[in-house]
Amino acid sequence: MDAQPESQIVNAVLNAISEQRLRAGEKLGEQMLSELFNCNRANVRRALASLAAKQVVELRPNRGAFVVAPSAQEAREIFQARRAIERTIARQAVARVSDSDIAYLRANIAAETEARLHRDKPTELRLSQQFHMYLAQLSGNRVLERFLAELTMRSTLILGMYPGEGHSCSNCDDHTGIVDALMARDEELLLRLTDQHLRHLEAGLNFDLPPVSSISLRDQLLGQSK
Amino acid sequence: MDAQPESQIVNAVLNAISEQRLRAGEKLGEQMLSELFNCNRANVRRALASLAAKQVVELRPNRGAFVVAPSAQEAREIFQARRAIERTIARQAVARVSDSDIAYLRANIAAETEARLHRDKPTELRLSQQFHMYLAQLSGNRVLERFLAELTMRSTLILGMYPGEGHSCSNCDDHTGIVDALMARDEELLLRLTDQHLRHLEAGLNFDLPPVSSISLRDQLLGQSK
DNA sequence: TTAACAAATATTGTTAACAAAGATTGTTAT
DNA sequence: ATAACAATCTTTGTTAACAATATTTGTTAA
Repeated sequence: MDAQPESQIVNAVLNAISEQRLRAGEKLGEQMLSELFNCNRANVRRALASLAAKQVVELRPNRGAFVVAPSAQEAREIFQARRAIERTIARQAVARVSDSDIAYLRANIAAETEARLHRDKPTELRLSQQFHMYLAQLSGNRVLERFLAELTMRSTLILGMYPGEGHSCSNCDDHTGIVDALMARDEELLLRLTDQHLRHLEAGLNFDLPPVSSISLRDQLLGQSK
Repeated sequence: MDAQPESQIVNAVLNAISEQRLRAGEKLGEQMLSELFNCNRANVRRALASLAAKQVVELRPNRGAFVVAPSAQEAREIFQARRAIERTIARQAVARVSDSDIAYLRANIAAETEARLHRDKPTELRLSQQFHMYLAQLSGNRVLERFLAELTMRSTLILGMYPGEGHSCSNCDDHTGIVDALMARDEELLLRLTDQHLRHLEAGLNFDLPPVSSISLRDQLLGQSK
């Protein structure tokens, strides 16, 4: 295992965000992290700086580190960037995809469907992100892969901040269509479906009303406020 | 002015790379930087971490910080990413460009032409980068703008590592064509020219032979080895 | 009871000293 | 003269103490 405290912290935070255990706006105190990972503050600060560079946390001077809370405008920019990047990723992927890749992707979709049936939102979110990142790996372009990693991470935060109705239902269907197009090597269709899928996600967001109160504490103290 | 030592160092390094005063592979020692900017090493290390996050320097454990030296493969990935991103930027820009923007861009091209006549390579490189970054700002998408800043910075390093014949001659012509298309609001033409321009740049690279020796020292000791 | 102020507490930022690792230089033996 | 080894020096990494800044808590007066 990687015992380096810095990457340990970074990975833990990224995983927590992927599964929405960490929400937008939450504070990441230095002492808390240094105690949690048994390391000194220097390591914690490096980790937080690294996360800040990935645009996942925001460093406010003399205040500390907070999970970023993208505005509606930023959210639109992020999805526009995703369309630009995933378009090129798709074009590369369709030229490189193998049968085993198709099998992996179908298994991923099945697992996500399963998770949705079990109301296991964290797993569902993680698998959906993995679907996109697998295609990014498949593209063979590490630069685009890194960019997309940043964007999917923030997309998850956005989904948590502006939750619309169940876009998750259409998610697996979209993914299925994408894999079908990949298998058929139909580039034109693939690009159209990829673009559409991202627009679906964005359209499902609800930017009205919820100005992000301290939801987590409320829930923890008062139980599920369904 | 921004007296924060950290951003001061970051900007100084980025500017130096933009004008090829700093070349790929060069070492950035902590003591040297802390003396140069009159600050303690903690600030230097934050700055280096920040530059590493921008993929502009590489942090080798127990060795220090070095300006990155992209491989041929990475260079191709970087230009592919640029095509993906600048395509979307161009589409946004054509919808938002104003007359004063056109004027600015034409002035930029004139200045770059002037710099080339004066054999002022640093200025030429900086202006060419500014041209692309101005369009990025024009797009109104800060995410894409940040991504492109990273890519143009590394592109400059790549141009210094794999210098082909004078692609610079075609550079201003390409830019002129792009501005003309912008002014005419001809999106289709604009996208074609933008893509072509980036392919020109990439095609002008020479990946053979020069395995990057310590050129700077040679030149300094033996004079210009023309 | 609420609002404003003050004290106490906790958190972040800075600094310097020390430890560890790497690079360089000098020496010696073949 | 060259190669291997050893000592020295330089550079990076870690740690802890201290200073500066926010936040919280408590008190008092309206």
